[in-house]
Amino acid sequence: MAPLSRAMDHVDRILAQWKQERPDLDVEPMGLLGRLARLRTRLARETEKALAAHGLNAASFDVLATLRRAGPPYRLSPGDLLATTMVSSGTMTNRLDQLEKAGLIERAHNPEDRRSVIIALTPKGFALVDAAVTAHVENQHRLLEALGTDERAALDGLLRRFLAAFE
Amino acid sequence: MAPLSRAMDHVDRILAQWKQERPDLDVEPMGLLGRLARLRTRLARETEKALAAHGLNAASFDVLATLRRAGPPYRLSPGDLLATTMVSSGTMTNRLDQLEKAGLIERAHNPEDRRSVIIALTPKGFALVDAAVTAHVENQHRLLEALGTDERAALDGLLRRFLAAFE
DNA sequence: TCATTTTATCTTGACGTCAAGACAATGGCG
DNA sequence: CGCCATTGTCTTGACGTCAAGATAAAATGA
Repeated sequence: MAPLSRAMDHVDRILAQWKQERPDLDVEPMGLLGRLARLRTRLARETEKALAAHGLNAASFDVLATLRRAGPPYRLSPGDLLATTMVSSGTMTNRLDQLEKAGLIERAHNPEDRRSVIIALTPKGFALVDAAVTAHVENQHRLLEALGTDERAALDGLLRRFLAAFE
Repeated sequence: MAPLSRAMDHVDRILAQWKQERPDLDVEPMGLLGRLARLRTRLARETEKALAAHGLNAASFDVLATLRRAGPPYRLSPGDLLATTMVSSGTMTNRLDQLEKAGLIERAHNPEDRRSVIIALTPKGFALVDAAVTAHVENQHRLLEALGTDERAALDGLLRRFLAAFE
């Protein structure tokens, strides 16, 4: 049952319905997993909003940010980018096409391996991602305001343990 | 810095890169939010796999499950369904079209309001969602095996508090 | 009553994503 | 040396989603 000291939330109502309709099921895990999914949707939408102010979406930002934080000379292969972004190769090609059209990255041949391509941040891309990440991090601070310092540390630790089971 | 007692994970490496390249930024929140997003992606993919065994995806399951747990007579309007599923009206229309084609729901006119439609679970839809939810909940138990009872309770509590800030 | 606003649903067009496979270059190995 | 498996990237076709707007019915209120 939901803790008495807290108000019933949207997920609690779902659980209560299942308990009524399917009392044979132990739906306890659904609470945690449902809140995680819902929260992630909310947070993703807030993030998209913050990045849109810089003309970016989360997909484009992810690529530019990966190149930026890799450090000089701000060049990686599509394969390198794939390894850190959890998307398919087709998705990455599509993202790179857009960024190239926008003049934020350039594709160059890799002289050491003709199958491979080198993705390089342009000066324009560098300036944009540097401004965007500043705003993005500020927005992330805002999103976490609801939690206290101890809560953030506890939550981060639990998420870390949970995530470790999958990576 | 990352706790000494734990191995560096994917997100830690991203944070370390930012600290090197943009020491002016306080990227602490990025750790928690990054793990939440990554975890959610992993969990969503596992969930899709479990539901695929019943010929459903998470989108279809959400609709059928909402109708099922609402209790007899297993009928709701598209508007009711919208209120619990965090998708746009166009998305809901699309989901209902598919489910109707598959014979899992039926659309009926609402005699009390001709603008409105009544979505009803068919016997076939009822049987399918009842089997699917059993497997789905089993799968959710499996996904949470990585955490102990106390950890689950602590994580759920923190997610609840965090989510409350947005709903 | 009748014009106006609101409500409920659907339509349209654009995106971002994925899985599967195509293609070309490379590396191993007999 | 030459065949074959592997690697790196891109292409294709299908989905699921959204925002914006279209439609039609119902509620409001002058």
